[in-house]
Amino acid sequence: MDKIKILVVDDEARMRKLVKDFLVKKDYEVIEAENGAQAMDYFYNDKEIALVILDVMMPQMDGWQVCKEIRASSKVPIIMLTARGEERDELLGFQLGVDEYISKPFSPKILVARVEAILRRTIGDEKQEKMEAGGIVIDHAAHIVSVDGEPVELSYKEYELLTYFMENQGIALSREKILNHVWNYDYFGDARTIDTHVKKLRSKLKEKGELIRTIWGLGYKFEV
Amino acid sequence: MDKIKILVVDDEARMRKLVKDFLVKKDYEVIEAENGAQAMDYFYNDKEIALVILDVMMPQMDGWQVCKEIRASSKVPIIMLTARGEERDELLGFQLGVDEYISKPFSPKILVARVEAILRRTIGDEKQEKMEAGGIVIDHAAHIVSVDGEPVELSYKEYELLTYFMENQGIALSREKILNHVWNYDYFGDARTIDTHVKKLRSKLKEKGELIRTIWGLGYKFEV
DNA sequence: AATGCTTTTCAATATATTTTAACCGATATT
DNA sequence: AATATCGGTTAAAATATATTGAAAAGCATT
Repeated sequence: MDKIKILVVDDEARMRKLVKDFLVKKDYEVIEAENGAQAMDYFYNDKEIALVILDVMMPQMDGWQVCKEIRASSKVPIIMLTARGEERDELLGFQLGVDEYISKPFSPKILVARVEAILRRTIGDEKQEKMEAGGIVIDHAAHIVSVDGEPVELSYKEYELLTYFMENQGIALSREKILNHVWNYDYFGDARTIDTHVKKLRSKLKEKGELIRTIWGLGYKFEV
Repeated sequence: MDKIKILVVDDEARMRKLVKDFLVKKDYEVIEAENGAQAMDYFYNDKEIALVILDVMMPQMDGWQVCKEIRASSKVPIIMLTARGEERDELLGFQLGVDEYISKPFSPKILVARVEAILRRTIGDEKQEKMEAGGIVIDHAAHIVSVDGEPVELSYKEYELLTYFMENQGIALSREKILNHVWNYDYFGDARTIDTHVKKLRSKLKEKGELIRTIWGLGYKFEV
């Protein structure tokens, strides 16, 4: 099993090193970024980041902004490093979906305890490398889908949609839920869009398309 | 819908009132306890407490101990009120499964923001995934109803109606009440509509349809 | 700018569900 | 026992929802 990756974003190299040292000792893999842009860069290129530790006070793009950008596309847990817990900041943070705060100066024990607490909460959400159900195989590493051994070409959205279905086997999914997960949270387009994608997906999956069931008045469900 | 219940445990009446006032303003129901024993008492007698706010510093049984006792039987979220964030305390707290800290003095905004953040995280876990009564099982996640193990196909309204019946076992439900809950509150259609749905539901449930009893001059009642 | 691809929107059609209305039988009241 | 009220049943009408195909919009590549 690979090490769990944690992204640390802080403009001060000293602080990054401090955090990194504690975490590395606990056998995490730490990726450093010294500003928001770099952080977003790492974040987009490495989908496997399990946790982000973010300094609030940074030049140019501050922690809130980075947080906001990350939240636009991901629910990865975020810990904020603050100099002094100001009321305004905390409130804003909770609205942005910050999971935890640590105020500087902090002790190594607190840092590690909080990181582990959060990871304990979110672990299990981790993606499997391969998924299989009813003859449909998704290989996330290779980004390939096959039905009964035959490879199937799917578009980006179709792939994401199928993944979401298979992650939630046997669970009834409303259109709203699907929109929120497969599309961005701020997407407010037509829910009928889903129908179209389901239709295409079904036709590409051939007979196996029937595994995507319609739940009248609610949405869809994937079931073997 | 009932209000969400929050248990506030603090030996100082002034502090309890302060917290209560803010929360009541936000439409929560607040239950006060002035010591650990009383808290546990309330806790055992009222299974519907959604969140506990706990002062660390209390005579006799301190917050940590109360926390420990609660954790022995429940995973209800706990917020700790601390005088000054000491390292030792925080670490201990995370091990005990404390969800959040608020250090005194705190602002109302922070209190409310954290309460709402936590409830947002944990709510939804609360609603029952499965319901059972007299051999009828409703699996809300899968949106499946089965009678004695045999799956039964229900339409949207039939499903809702059955859910409402099973949520209110043994309680006589007037047609008006059913209309208000299963249909929209502003729906003013024919009450015969219900009869029709009940009829279909009964026939689909086969012998178990008898569990939906007619109460002449009043409405219906679901009873095992 | 043109191309080819994916995604989204739209509108017509098909399908399923819900409601209504009419009738009949059951129950309570007088 | 007569009568008025209420509940059950049924089928047809009305409504809501899903599917489909095609067209439009968006996007990246050339």
